[in-house]
Amino acid sequence: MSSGQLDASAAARMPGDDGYRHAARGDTIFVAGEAGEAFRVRAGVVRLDRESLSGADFGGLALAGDVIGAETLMFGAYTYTAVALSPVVLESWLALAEQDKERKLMVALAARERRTADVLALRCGKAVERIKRLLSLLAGAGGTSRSEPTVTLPRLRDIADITDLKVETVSRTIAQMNDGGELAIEARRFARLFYTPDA
Amino acid sequence: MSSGQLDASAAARMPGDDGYRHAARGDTIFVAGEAGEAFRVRAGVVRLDRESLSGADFGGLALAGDVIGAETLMFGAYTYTAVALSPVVLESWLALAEQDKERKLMVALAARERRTADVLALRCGKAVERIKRLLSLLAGAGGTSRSEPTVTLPRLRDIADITDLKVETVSRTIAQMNDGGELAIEARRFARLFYTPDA
DNA sequence: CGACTATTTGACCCTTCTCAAATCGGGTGG
DNA sequence: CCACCCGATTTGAGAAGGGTCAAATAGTCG
Repeated sequence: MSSGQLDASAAARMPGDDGYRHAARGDTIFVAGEAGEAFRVRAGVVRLDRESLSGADFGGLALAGDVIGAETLMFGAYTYTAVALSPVVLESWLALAEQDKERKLMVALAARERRTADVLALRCGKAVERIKRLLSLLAGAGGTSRSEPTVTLPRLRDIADITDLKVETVSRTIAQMNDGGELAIEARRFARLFYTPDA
Repeated sequence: MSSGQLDASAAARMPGDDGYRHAARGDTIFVAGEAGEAFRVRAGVVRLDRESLSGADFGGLALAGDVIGAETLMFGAYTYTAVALSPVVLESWLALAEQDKERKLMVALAARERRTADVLALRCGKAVERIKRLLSLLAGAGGTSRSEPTVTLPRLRDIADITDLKVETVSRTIAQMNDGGELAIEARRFARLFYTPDA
């Protein structure tokens, strides 16, 4: 519906020079109902949404290493809609007749269980805690290096959907954290984190 | 730690006369860290917990048809602790050298993605909505028949953990629903639901 | 530049959390 | 069979944290 979706269809589907598919923050990677292949996330963060009566509601996150769109192998169509929350790099997963298929499926299954718990934890506790946990998660997966406490901030709207808070609350909370020195916003879309992952 | 765990070790490990393993409400099915096999839930509801520094926190639900403990195939040990929230019936899953392994793995993967979204929805919105959604989910999976709006109520503590509410709030909310005629509690542990699944 | 969308901020209300205590239920040891 | 213990459930009163509604600002894309 937004212009982002159209850009996405172009950007997300076109393999880059390196052979991987790239998607920018906000791009739609694939839409529920359409056919396509499964991907493995090499970098970035992807938001998965389940289409429901009243629009789409948040149904999970995929970080580096996770597999998305595996349902198409079963149903021939995506069950979820995937949107990039930060610059994303994707590679094909399980192209037909691949080696080690069973092992890959098991790895994907185990990863998804872990991720479920991660995402559930993002809806636990008070606003500050939820947002801290989310940013830590994003930093751990989306950062340039594992020790770099920097995050590409998703839109407040996305943060709100993921944590089940309201946009206004997210805005206020992040401002508070910024004032309190727990985090520093740079260039309006990047944040440097100054707290420990589990605090 | 409670007596339930010991009973569980006995009850959950011992295949019944029908060849399936049974676990009663409250029984621990398996514990994180120990070795064992994977199961498919035939009936009932299982709570999965991830062990963390401060005890265990809720990490997912498994309903009829779902697979639990698939991690042992990868890591040789359970990553989660599984507890029965209602009477549960389990069957072995993927015993070595089984047919159709790939397909089963795919089915399990797809099921888990769906379940992730289900569980996330249980932490959305106000107390009444969360509890309604949870009971509907349990009724759909744990009921004797799909049209039977009856649920075995988990302990308030479990409901609270799953929905991220406090026990007191759960107690008050259920009482309210009972008074309001949205639900009728029978025999202290069963509830008959009078609302539509998505309301 | 102009239309739109995203982000901030303020004021005020409502829901849920907290703390405290009383009850209820189940199971146990006499 | 009964008194007692301990965890589970209820209830109350008051405080906090978020949600709401309204509006002003700041970005973005044509």
